[in-house]
Amino acid sequence: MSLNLPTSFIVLSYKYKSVALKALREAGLNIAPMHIRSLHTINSIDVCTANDLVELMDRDKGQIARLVKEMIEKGFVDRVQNPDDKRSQFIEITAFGHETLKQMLAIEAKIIDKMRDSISDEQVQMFNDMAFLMTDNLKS
Amino acid sequence: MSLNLPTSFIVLSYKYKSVALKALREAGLNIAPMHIRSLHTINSIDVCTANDLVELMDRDKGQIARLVKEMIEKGFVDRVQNPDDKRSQFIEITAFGHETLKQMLAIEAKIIDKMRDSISDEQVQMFNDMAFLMTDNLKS
DNA sequence: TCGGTATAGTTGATATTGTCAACCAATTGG
DNA sequence: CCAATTGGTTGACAATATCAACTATACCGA
Repeated sequence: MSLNLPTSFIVLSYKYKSVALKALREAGLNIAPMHIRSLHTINSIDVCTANDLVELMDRDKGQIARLVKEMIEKGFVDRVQNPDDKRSQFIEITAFGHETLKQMLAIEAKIIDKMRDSISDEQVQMFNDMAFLMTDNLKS
Repeated sequence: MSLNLPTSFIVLSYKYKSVALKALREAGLNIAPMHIRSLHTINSIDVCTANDLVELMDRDKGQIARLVKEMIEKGFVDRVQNPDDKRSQFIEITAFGHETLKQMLAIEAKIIDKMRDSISDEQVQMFNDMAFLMTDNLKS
């Protein structure tokens, strides 16, 4: 039983990603999956450096460097100097980025609603908590 | 609250994949992530066609066609004629594929154990059920 | 049984994402 | 002050994903 654990959430995440991407495309939002994920991640914390993205998204730093560059080109984010460390910069969401994010959230909310059909708030909460706990258990 | 739902399982699946891949590499198993996933999927059902993989893994059929070809080249699987339909073939795991799968399962079991530390069987069961239910809700 | 449509799979072309290592500049800790 | 670490960039390349065109077989209704 325990062995099909990874299957369950991996299949779910593939499915969710494809459904969400399709909905975003249909709504006219042309944004790469990783840019979507990055925007959410940047938005989830106060201040965000490239290194924060590396850790929160568990991706290679080279990949993140390029991702940030692309997102700047697309106008989603900007870089501002980190006064405390000349090596790093803060990645900030632009007005356009916020607008895009807002549209994304609205579309995603509908999908999430559909996804959690017949599942109670308490259960969703538990599911989330467990997912975060399991992620944490995998660290170190 | 509901909005961070996708985050929770997506982050978990990225984390799980990277941890599992690293463990497999350290154990000397050199197998691509998608081949791992395919082997598990093929193994999870009696008879498996390319189309079953397309549906179960929610991937493009072109991608699956190439994946199967690569897996045959690596010796993990073979193709045998489907007597009921000349268009399709059954994808069967070879002895080598089964041996690899066995090793994979042993390594993954350890990671899963670690991941579900402090989480009861009932909770894991619930988590799985919810994940499958949510995946299902996303269909149609 | 013929013809149209759907299904299973392959292939080409291309985009996106991921990995690994070398590298530079700034920071930190003795 | 110097060695080691950290934050980030870049090159080269591998793995995955997407989309459309195409072949062959199967299915279904008139």
